Amino acid sequence: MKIDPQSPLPKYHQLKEIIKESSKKGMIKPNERIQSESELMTIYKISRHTVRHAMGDLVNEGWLYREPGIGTFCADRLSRTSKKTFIIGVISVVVSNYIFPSIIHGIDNVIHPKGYSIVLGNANHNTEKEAAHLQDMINRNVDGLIIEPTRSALPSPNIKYFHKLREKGIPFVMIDSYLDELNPSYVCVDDVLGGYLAAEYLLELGHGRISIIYKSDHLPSTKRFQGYKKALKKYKVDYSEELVKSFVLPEDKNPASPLIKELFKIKKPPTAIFCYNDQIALQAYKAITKLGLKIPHDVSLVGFDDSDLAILSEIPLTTVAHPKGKMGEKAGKMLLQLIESSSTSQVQQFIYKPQLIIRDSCKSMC
Amino acid sequence: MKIDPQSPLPKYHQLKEIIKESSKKGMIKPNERIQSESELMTIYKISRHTVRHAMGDLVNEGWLYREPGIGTFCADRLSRTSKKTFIIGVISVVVSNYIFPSIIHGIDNVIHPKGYSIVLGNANHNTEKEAAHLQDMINRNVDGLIIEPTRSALPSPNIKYFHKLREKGIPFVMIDSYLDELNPSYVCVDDVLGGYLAAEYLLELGHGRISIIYKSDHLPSTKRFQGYKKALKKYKVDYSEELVKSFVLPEDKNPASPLIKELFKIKKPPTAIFCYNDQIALQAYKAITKLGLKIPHDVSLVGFDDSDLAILSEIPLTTVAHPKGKMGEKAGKMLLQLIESSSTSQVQQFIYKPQLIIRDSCKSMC
DNA sequence: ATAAATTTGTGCGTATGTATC
DNA sequence: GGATACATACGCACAAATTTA
Repeated sequence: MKIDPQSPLPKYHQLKEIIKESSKKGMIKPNERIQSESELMTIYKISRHTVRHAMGDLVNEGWLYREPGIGTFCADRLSRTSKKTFIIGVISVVVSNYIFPSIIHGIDNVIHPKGYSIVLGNANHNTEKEAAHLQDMINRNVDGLIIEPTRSALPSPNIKYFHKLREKGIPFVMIDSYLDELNPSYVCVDDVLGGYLAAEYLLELGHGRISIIYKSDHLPSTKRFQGYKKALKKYKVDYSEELVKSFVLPEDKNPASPLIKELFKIKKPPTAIFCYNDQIALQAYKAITKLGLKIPHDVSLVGFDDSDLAILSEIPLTTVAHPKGKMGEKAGKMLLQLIESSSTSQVQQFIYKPQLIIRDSCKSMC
Repeated sequence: MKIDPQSPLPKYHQLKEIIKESSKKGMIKPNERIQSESELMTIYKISRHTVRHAMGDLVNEGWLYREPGIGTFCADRLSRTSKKTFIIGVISVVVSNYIFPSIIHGIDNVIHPKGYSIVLGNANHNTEKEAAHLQDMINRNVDGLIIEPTRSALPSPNIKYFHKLREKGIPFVMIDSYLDELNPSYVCVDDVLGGYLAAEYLLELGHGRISIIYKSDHLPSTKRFQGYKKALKKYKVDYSEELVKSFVLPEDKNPASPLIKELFKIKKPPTAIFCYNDQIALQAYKAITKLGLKIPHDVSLVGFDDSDLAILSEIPLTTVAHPKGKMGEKAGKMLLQLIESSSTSQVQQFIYKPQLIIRDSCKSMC
């Protein structure tokens, strides 16, 4: 292993990783002396200052200890593991959202038996609040973090906090959505496929004018939109801008209602609508019935997530299954593995294949 | 204060002490910017490197944090000034319940600005799990606890944990429900009144056979039942056992469906049904429509809580308002007061007066 | 026992990069 | 773009602790 001066990672950081790796892999054992500062200087062709920076950090993080006049030694594992707080941070966009409580439930199911507890952070659609919670989690020395990133379809202003987490060796798992540039561990649904399945189903039923309502700052939502476009292309149905509606408002402000009104003002209104989640689908449902139209007779409707809402509505909603609790459990398990392996570099990614759940909100046009 | 080059203590060590002292004495406050590195260089006539050495140590020890391009700041909490953990435990019956997420949201709104975070515990309708979480919260040294007690209508096997909390001086607030024998601080709804209002409304509409579905191990639910009986008595309507249905299953198992079937098998079925919450009301709604009956034409329906479900359902549900988020905020404020006053004996109790919200799920019989 | 060599600790000077305002 | 503040990195010197010749 060598140090690359061209790497975006600072040299001292690279050296830290090299030492940590050789400690993890047992190449250097507890209380064994490692190379002296001057040896490391010549081996890696870096200055004494840089060597000391790296080693100083590792001493603070409990990987090494120094003895003046003698050398630097590998610390035993205990000094590291005993620093655990047994707290796992969970930051979500809206804790009171209809889906996230189930995810939290799933996470708790997995981590509580292992002695961990959840510290909750609620970003509330606000990247600044998200930043505050991230800093807070770092200050609290959480053992790991599960986060549903806020406004994931836009460039995140909070990237630096994730770098901080990595520097500190705090593993994190993104859930439901992820920031690609970080190449993080994550658990997600194949949203493109989900959107495709929903649109394909409507196309197979003979619908030619299929509308979509999605949230433009939400990555899964935009992926569902991609899937929708993919299906239209496959079935050679024209893509029409006027049938595509998006919003950025939080769901609890009922963004669907005005969009539905717009959709039914156009000359050839849609015969089917795909909503990126069930909450919006039910808002659409209400707005559509207010216009005097009936579901599925006049308009077919497909949601996403298979939430409780989908079953509780008057006409059970055709929707796409979301693993919810299972996804929480998976993220919890993944994080526990990352914590226990204490390897910062490891990346795990898991993508659920969604399934269409056919109920009664769609009609065949044939 | 100055740095003495003759001192046996290293300069960086002296600077650390100076900064720590001014932090302890409150001369620099949390999140306040301290002098820049170059300022400290000139003030104390030491090199940049020495300043960075001192400040780097203090960052590692949790006294300071740095923001590139902005400055170095005094860290809050995480230390020395007190033994506070700035963690508030929240234990609920079901975190994924439709109401509790809003309550958590409300709690978070109040406590997060004060630097506290929520550690979540999910009892999942299980008193043993509740016990495990209570012990866990005690072990974690939470600064306070907010709890929705599980199976609150039954004698609690977990009383001893609340005594432990009191012994340890950890204040707690019960929410939505409470264990009377403890004479605890709590925030609740006047459930008897709520049940009374719901039943009174149906009675005023001319209904003579009013059924109730409630959860028998849940204190608020049984109080709503009491209010129902009170109203019947007041209006001199006979109380009929066959119209009263209760269950203990968690709501997500759809306990309402079989009960509705039973209700409509009896000779004179009810013309109105009061369900102790909206979730059950919507399950009832579905079961009723499955029987070929229409709401409100054939059966009137009243729920409780005014959840999102009440508005999203096909026929907007008449229900009783529950403060939800506001209640969470109130409980948070109350707990913060108890923490700050650090008086164990103080008891605060707050009872919201519920209001009936009339929508379209009830019909007048007159 | 002493001196020399090694190793870590403290400290200064300088330069360049990057983030923020 | 310029000023400011922190981040990384190189070089040098000397001190203190320890080991070894």
